[in-house]
Amino acid sequence: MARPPKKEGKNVLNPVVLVRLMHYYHLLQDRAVNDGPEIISSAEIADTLGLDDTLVRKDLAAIGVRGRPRVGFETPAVMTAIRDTMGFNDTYNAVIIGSGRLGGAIAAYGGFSKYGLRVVALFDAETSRIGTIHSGHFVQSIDNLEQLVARHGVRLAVLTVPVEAAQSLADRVVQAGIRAIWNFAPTSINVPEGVVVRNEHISVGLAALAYNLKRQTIENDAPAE
Amino acid sequence: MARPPKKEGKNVLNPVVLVRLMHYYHLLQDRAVNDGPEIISSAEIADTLGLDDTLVRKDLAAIGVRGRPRVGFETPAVMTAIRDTMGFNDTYNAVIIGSGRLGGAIAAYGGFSKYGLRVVALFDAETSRIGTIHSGHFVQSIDNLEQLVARHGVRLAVLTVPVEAAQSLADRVVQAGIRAIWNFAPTSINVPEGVVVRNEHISVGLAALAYNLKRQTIENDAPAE
DNA sequence: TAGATTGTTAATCGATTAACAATC
DNA sequence: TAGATTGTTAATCGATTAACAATC
Repeated sequence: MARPPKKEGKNVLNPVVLVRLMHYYHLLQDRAVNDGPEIISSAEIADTLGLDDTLVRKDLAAIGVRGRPRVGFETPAVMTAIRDTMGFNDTYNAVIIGSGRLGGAIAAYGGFSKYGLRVVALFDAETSRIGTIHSGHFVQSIDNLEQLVARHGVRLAVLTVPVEAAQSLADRVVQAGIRAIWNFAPTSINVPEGVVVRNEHISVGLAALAYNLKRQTIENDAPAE
Repeated sequence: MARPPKKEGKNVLNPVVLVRLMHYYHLLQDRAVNDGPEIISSAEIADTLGLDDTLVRKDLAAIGVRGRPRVGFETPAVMTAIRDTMGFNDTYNAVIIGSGRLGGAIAAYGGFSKYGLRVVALFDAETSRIGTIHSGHFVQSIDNLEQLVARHGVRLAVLTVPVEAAQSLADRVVQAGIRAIWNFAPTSINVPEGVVVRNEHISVGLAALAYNLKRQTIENDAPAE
């Protein structure tokens, strides 16, 4: 019987793998910037990042990159595969909702385009902020949201609004047709099936730090070995 | 022979467990705010968060909380245990380095004190920013860093500076005696052994979103089932 | 008591690592 | 060729889940 065609790198990658791929990507980017060699071995990547070399090869195999035995991996090929996998070559339009300090900081970040994201508008409900300019974007009234989302085919909304407003605005952007939300309000928002949401709880990072600070203290208090 | 004393909750918790504990904590906080009952079963926590109830009991056992068979867990006891485990009851002094939009947004966030963090100063190298006020903090010259760190026993530095400055400032704060760094510059910084560092790469969240946006597109293109 | 829920041991699952043949 | 590195199968490890006795 005919064997099913082997689609390499087509299965869903789990988030942990995605994070590692980003680390590989940044490492290779650094090398490229510093005119490093265009060949790298899995062992070199692994050593730099404190991983096992087999794991690196597995990850790269999962996104369809083949190395050359006795040689290694071609860094441009690896970077291209990561970009393709992640979708950095596709451009998605995004809007930022909330033009406070955080929204402004995010609007000012110039790095989004490298990852395929284009910020097309900045919204606020606060009349006093409407018409001001942040990093080249006029702050618009939230009333224009639906129209602009439809016109530009906006796929992603970045929420940088107060906690109280986060859920209702999330509902509104979903209603407007947006299918991905990047939530920076310190609350978890609920969305219907099929909508991607990423909650950037600042408390998660904080918790990890507080826990480790506490452990540092305990270790210092413990009798010296 | 005497059995060794069982120290519950004294072993190191892995980051995944810490994140789950924060979810439990926020869930219980919501209940408390809404005058919910003071007893909760592991099954109720698990169902709300989409987890297995055994996992919840294991996590709580790991931080030394005991439930009552046939009844459940007392929410105040659980919250206290999480707070104790995380170190939210200990207060650590922190400084923010970089008074741009992001530094300002973080300085303005009022939620840190709930987690035991107290921002005692905001620094900048840019002369034009020194002397301005952000959320009650004078922006000070970075020249004052060492003195202030020593005087206030500062444990944590939040880095909200440009990529180019991040590593050298990290070195400087470590030299000044700080043992934890929360880095918001989009680069990984290296620190000596014993120093806690948490890199908040915006690209990690972005990558996850970009990947999922791409998959949404692929699924829509796929033949309907 | 009966029965709901915990606490804990055993089983499962998935991810990581080890071993090693294939390869250029 | 010899040998370095990949690709892949098998083993290990750790985390999660299932099963169930203990408990109030």
